Amino acid sequence: MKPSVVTIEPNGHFCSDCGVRASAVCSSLDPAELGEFEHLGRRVHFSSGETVFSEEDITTSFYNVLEGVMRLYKLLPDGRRQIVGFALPGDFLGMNLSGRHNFSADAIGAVTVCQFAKAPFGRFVEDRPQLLRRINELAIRELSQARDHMVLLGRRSADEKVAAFLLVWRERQPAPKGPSDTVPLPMSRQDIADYLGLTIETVSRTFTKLERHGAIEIIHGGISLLDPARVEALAAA
Amino acid sequence: MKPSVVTIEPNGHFCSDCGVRASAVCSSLDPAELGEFEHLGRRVHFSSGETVFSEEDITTSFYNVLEGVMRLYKLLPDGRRQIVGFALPGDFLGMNLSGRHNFSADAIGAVTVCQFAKAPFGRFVEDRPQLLRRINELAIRELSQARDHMVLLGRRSADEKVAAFLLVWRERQPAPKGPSDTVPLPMSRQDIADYLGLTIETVSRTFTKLERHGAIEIIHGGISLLDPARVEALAAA
DNA sequence: AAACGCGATTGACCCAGATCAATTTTGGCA
DNA sequence: TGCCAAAATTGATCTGGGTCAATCGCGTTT
Repeated sequence: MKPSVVTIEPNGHFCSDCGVRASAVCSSLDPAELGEFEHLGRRVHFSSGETVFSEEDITTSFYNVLEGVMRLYKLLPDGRRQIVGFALPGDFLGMNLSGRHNFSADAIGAVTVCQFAKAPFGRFVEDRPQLLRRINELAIRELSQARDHMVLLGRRSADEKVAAFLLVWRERQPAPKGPSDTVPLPMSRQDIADYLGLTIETVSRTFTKLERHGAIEIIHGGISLLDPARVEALAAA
Repeated sequence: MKPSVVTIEPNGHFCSDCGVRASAVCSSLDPAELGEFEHLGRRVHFSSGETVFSEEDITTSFYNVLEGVMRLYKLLPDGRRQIVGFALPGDFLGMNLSGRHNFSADAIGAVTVCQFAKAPFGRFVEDRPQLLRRINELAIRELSQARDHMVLLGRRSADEKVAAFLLVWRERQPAPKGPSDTVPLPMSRQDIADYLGLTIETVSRTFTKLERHGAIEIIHGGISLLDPARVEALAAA
């Protein structure tokens, strides 16, 4: 799953009609600043399974996710993997203090990112405190999510983990028309297991059990919540 | 363990000779700014077991830890607890997006904090981007620690968790004279268990096992690393 | 349409760590 | 100094989820 071919579009795109304009870091910029900002980033496409950056790589760029889903993970020397999060459109990646990425990121399905070279981006932020504040907000949101996930990893049962995962994931989906009870799951069972601190077999068995009990239906590419209240009760427990 | 008596010192202290001056948020302020800053915070003492703030409380203050250790934790409805971190001098607490604390914090032993009312502090940060940058740095450091901890919670065995905990905790101690092999543990076994996602019995048994193997010695108020290399090997695994 | 490959599911069994239950040790405090 | 309560340790037993091993389902290739 190493990157093979990467498509770069030097320009031809405008921040003003970018899909994440309202939610990403750039939401802190006014139209005038946006014009300048536009020159800093370039759209880059990754196809399914490609690695955008790896843990321990020197950080040369920051990334703004525009389209698709990415898995963010850390590996132990013996190959055990923990997925520390999934990145969705609007998420901002690459901030660190060490000068190196502290996790790896790869594309789940096709992904488009807006890539910024570290130095010019740093200079741009320098005299734009609102942008810095926006970056800080995103970091604080991530931190809160990270703490929630620690509770899940350290103190919840397999059933609770899976149920909570479905609900959190549903919540993160852009609501097309009301809160849908269909939860698309673009990632593999292995990804879900590595996110929840379980094995693939336990994830599969838990889905099957929930389906037998009538709480969910396993559909192609996702899960349908037949009885959301039941799933919520399981997750809260 | 609810707060009973809290000692407040209206002033009589100066930022310039504060113990965390060099490492905390205030390290980003020059001497002139420090004079102003001094009026914003007040020193507050908490004694062992007192709660500084609780999850879901409306955030009215930020806190800069000056002395002592705090446990930061979240509770599930049924009482299960996950400690999401320990706060040491120099740590900054209270940032959030929701307006409410997203975890609880209480003192382990005597604690001194520098407390800032939210609004005045917010105004002060407003026109001081270096302070905002410093706050952001601390948040990013926390985030990195949180991700490391997710790996520990989701993918490491009990032995690895305990060994890694000892090493990380040793690393966080202020080195008085060279890296000491004595690790002070001011928190209870229950705290350690709730931090590592284990039970108190497993933590106790693991310590005993490490001691029998000659890797550590259990001493009053902490652990002595008799064979640090052995402990490191266990933690890396 | 047969053969392939790969992710997902299912079954049988096992074990690390939880649970339940005593002690033992420690730290105030009268 | 002795007493009490809380914390820590230790032992016996149990079990949720891991491990190992087929098998299934399904989209691709030829």
